[in-house]
Amino acid sequence: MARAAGVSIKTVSNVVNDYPYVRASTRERVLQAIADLDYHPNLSARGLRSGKTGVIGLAIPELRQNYFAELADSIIRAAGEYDLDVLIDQTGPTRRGEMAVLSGTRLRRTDGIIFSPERLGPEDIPLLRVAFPLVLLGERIFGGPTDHITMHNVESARAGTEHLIGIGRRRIAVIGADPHSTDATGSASLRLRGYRAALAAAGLPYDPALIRPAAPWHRENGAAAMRRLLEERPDFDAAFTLNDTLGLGALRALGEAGVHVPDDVAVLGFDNIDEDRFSVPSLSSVEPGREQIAKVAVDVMVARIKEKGDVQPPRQFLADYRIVARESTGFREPSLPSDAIGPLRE
Amino acid sequence: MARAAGVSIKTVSNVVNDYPYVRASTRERVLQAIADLDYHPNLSARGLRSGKTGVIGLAIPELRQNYFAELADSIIRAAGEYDLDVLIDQTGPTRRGEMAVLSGTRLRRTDGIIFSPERLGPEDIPLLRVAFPLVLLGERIFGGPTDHITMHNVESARAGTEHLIGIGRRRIAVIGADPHSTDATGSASLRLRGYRAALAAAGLPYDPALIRPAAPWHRENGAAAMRRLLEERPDFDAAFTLNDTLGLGALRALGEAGVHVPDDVAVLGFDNIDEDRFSVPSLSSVEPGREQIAKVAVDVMVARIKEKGDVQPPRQFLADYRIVARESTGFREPSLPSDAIGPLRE
DNA sequence: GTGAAAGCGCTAACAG
DNA sequence: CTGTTAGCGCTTTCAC
Repeated sequence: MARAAGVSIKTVSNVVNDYPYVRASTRERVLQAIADLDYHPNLSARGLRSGKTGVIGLAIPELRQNYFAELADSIIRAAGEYDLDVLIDQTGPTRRGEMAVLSGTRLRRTDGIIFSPERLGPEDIPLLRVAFPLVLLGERIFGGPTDHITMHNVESARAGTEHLIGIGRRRIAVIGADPHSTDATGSASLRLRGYRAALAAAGLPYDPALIRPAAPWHRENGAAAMRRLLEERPDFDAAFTLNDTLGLGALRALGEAGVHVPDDVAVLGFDNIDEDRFSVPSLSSVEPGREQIAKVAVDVMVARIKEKGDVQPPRQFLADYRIVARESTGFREPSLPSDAIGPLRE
Repeated sequence: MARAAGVSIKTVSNVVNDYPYVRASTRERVLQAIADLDYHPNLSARGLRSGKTGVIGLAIPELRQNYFAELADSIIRAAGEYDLDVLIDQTGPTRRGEMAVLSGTRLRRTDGIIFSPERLGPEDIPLLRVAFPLVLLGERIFGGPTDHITMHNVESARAGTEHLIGIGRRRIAVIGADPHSTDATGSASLRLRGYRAALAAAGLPYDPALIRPAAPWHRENGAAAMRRLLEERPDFDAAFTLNDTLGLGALRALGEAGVHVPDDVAVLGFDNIDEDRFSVPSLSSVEPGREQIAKVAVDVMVARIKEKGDVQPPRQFLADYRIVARESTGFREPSLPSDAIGPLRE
């Protein structure tokens, strides 16, 4: 310990913690000793004393889904701004895995958890009353007791559908939603609602036979759904796949079937993952504001961690979205520069 | 604290730590109290006392490179078997970022670091003498003082090249290596060496003009390198891209140019990422044994963390590889089931 | 401005 | 088998 070594005693702590009332010369001396001895404060001890770990948890379904890898990347960068480390928990594709996050048995060494659930729904709101700061991502659970960062699912899906209508498509299939689902809050339902709104506004009929479930939203399921669609009802001229991996799988199936994209069938995805720009053809997509979401999630988390006794009411944020038109809907370049990211609306 | 609550005193610690000499009835009582009170040991306190954090660090260039996301996924799963959490540090594309890992200033709350460097080389061996358990992934640094899990870069690249030769290709381009590089230990150099060995064994000439650098190994750089190749020397019938993202970029460029894969040009990648199965055409690849690598890396790390005074000499492991033939080299199905993963050779 | 002392919750060493 | 005691290294009063 630098105490004896330097010269002074636990003024070290003051210096390390930027306590202002330390004489400049003393501070200087301590800093020098710290450097000389290559001293590093013991973080476990600090954690024990302060009750904080300096780590936030990120609970996502799976890192190998590109969207979540990109989200994790963004969250880690955002957390780094606050000198926070990020512990990643993969909940897997089950409700059980997601409930485990809320039980507090996982991700114990964290000051709070940023959680992107895929299975939990409004019926799980009681579970959200947890003893640690919890920031929810996505839109499965509205009106809960936690902070919540969400996307414009309905509006952006509507805009996406309008993009397809705008290039002359009239029979637009949807892959990734169950037309008979009773779930009203999942991303699938919300995006489907946006789709229907666009159809209605354009005076186009809604045909449930064009709506195809595919879960989880993996490439293989997008490919499988598209194959079935092609077999059963080849009379569609566009597909709105509710995420990009579904869309990439669908492109694959269309390619195998010799269907030309976008001439025969246009395809629009959702998430705007890196890969979209390099598929053949490149995949048009809805950019949901991932960078913003990550940044705001971390900001909100930090505020909650700092919070003393006076607990603020839960807040909700909505990220900006935009449509990125590429070859799969007949364009060559993104319609907007990819760094067009503004502040988040509350 | 459950002490007062239950009935007994710090027998709790014994119970929690599975100390064997506790009467069954006592243990039972304590366990009950723990459950009743929803007691959780304070991990910071335990960490302070034991000197361990229960967390391992994973330092990789970037999570949004699919290979590293999949690697992180595998490492997190493997670490979960030991109840270890994983903290991810993204070093970025710079030497500086990688050196920061070794300086010990990052990833401080961990018991050890699994590190996959991309920039460091043999000249950095002195830096590897660090005060914490360090397990190296990849092959940039041989003969260092740390445990090291590596791939059969030379052999697998040779086998991959032989695969291309086996389907009748004679002028095989390489994307991702600099023919004039003096680096002898990077993945690129090693894989290039395997390529040359295969050429030599088949009596084929080596043409440096077919070897194209592309760094970092991102899709856009694979696409750019392929475009240049097509402009400058269209007389090649195959491309061995030194990772899959380069390969996917190359497929994209070939598609744009109207070159048919595999009839005109066959393409082989490296890493066997999930995406390979869904590109159009699907991408043949070298499977480098990622699952094995992750599992062994964690096993070795755990052994190092447990190690007392008697330090074992550093160990080196080699993962198994295999060629997965898909459409880009004229096949339809993987040549081997993807779960054919054996034990790791030392 | 700086020093002394207490204690965060746990584990380990030692008695009993 | 179980209780007592002493720190792990830090932050935080509270004196001086």
